Amino acid sequence: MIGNINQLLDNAGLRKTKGRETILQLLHTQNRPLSHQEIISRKSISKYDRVTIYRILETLQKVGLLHKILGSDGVWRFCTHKYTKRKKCGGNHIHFFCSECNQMSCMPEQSLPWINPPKGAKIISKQLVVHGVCANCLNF
Amino acid sequence: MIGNINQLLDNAGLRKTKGRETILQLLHTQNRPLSHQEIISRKSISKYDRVTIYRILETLQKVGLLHKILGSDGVWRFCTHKYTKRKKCGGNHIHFFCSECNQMSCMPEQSLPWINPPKGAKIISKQLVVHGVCANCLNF
DNA sequence: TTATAAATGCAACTATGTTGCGCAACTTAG
DNA sequence: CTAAGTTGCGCAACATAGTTGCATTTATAA
Repeated sequence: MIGNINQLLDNAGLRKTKGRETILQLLHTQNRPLSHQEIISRKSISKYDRVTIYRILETLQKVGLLHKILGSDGVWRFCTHKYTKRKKCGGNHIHFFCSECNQMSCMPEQSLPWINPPKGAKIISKQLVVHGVCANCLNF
Repeated sequence: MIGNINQLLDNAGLRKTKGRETILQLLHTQNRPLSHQEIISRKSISKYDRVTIYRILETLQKVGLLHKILGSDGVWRFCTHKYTKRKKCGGNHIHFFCSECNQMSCMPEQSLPWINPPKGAKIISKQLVVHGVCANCLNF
């Protein structure tokens, strides 16, 4: 797995550092978008500087190894693209945000609708965030 | 028009204050979602305290006179519901966010798709924000 | 192994938004 | 009309997410 992740960094033309590996590893196993806060509060990552984490997330996202989604609390969440052949994920799906536990999850079955751009405008990306209360929180 | 707006406040059970009237008036004439910053930089509003504006926006939104949308910059935008009989708007449409001029606009023709909620979850609201570059900014 | 380019750590800063509290203004009961 | 209660406003302080500049360290290529 780590080998796999190192290869990802390599393919992206990025240096392999412990921080990047750990973050990619974490996000990959979590399989849901995590905020900077959620990431840095992990034991394996808390030793790194805040700024370093921000920069790692930005870097990984720029080369396409992560995608990011804005929660209804105004905080960005980061999620790995799946990179197996079977399950490829460009982040191009709907996300659910629970305002009780502040956790975001993916709804990969439902993809985003086609959007007719405003006249003369160029569309770069689109985000559909569904805000509500997750099953866990509904049952306390 | 002002009469109309006063009536709105009245119907909502809110006191009629100059600040609320002015903000409602502004948002109504703009017809696109404005950020706190865009609102307070208007001459007619800049005399009010930051916090007062935040509170007015929150209040108006709670009673349903405004709806709010999060831009791709993490900043909330506020927009009046249309209240004429002909054009009613619950904010239930797609929004476009230009990352050049940071302006948000409504795409009222296109409504949000039906979403199948995650198992056991309760959906409260949904926001589809399309991020790109508007016609104006594309032509410099 | 060493030079260099990139990554990290640290401090300071910016911006959005919130909270607490005193005062002012409006509303309503008498 | 006045007093009392409620609501809104202004100010100061705070909280949190995210950014920038610069010195130091580390990964990589020669």
